[in-house]
Amino acid sequence: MKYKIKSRIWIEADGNILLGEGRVSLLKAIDETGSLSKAAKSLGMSYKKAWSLIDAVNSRAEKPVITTSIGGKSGGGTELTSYGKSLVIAFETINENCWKFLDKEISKTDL
Amino acid sequence: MKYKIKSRIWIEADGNILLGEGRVSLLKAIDETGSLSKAAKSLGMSYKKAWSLIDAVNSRAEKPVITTSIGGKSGGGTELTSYGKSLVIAFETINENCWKFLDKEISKTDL
DNA sequence: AAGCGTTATATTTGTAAAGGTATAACGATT
DNA sequence: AATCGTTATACCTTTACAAATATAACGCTT
Repeated sequence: MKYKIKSRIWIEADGNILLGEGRVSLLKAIDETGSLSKAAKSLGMSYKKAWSLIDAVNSRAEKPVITTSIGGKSGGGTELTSYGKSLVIAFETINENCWKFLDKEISKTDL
Repeated sequence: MKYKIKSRIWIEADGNILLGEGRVSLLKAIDETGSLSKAAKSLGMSYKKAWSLIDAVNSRAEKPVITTSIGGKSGGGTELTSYGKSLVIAFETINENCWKFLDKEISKTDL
């Protein structure tokens, strides 16, 4: 088999993208670092881009995905809500299942 | 369920994209019209873009996907080979199966 | 040999997306 | 009240991609 099959999935809410691979990895980085700026840095992404991605996610999700605080001892921070965590887990498991499914599908063909 | 799950699949050969949705619909239009320029026009796509897409497909596929002729009574033309047809069919059936699979997957969650 | 519609390709132009920079606000700590 | 690291947002620049334009070659047909 010379050919490989690839895929990208995403979740939409009212026609707008809610979650894709990039946003999920950003949410995961937020969960690990407790900060949007640190998360962005860890992914080599500008803070601005990270912020606009998170803004889109938060404005379209049914429930808050993150909580933010400004000021304070550490300057502030961003944390993933438990709802956000469940979104991340659902996305990643479906994504992995999709890959397996597609590999099976293409192995059925005679390409 | 407020959320919808979407996907795009594509087939790669040695890390390069061989076939995606856009290329498949172009191949189908070629099969219907017998001409690359007519196919491009029917899809509202510039000839140049259509040609470069087809060029990429043809240079990466294991076997020729189209045959072209220049000059002649109708000016020339482009036709889909039977191998090209089998590629199109394989892609479309896998794509539809993928959509169904994903709908099932997301309905399992409690998002 | 002139004309036609097509394939094939280079060059330029225009536009939308991404990126960089700057700045304000915030609140605990010192 | 000055400092610090963070969130939040505006503005400008750059860059990558799409689109438009131009041109050549080809081979039936007339």
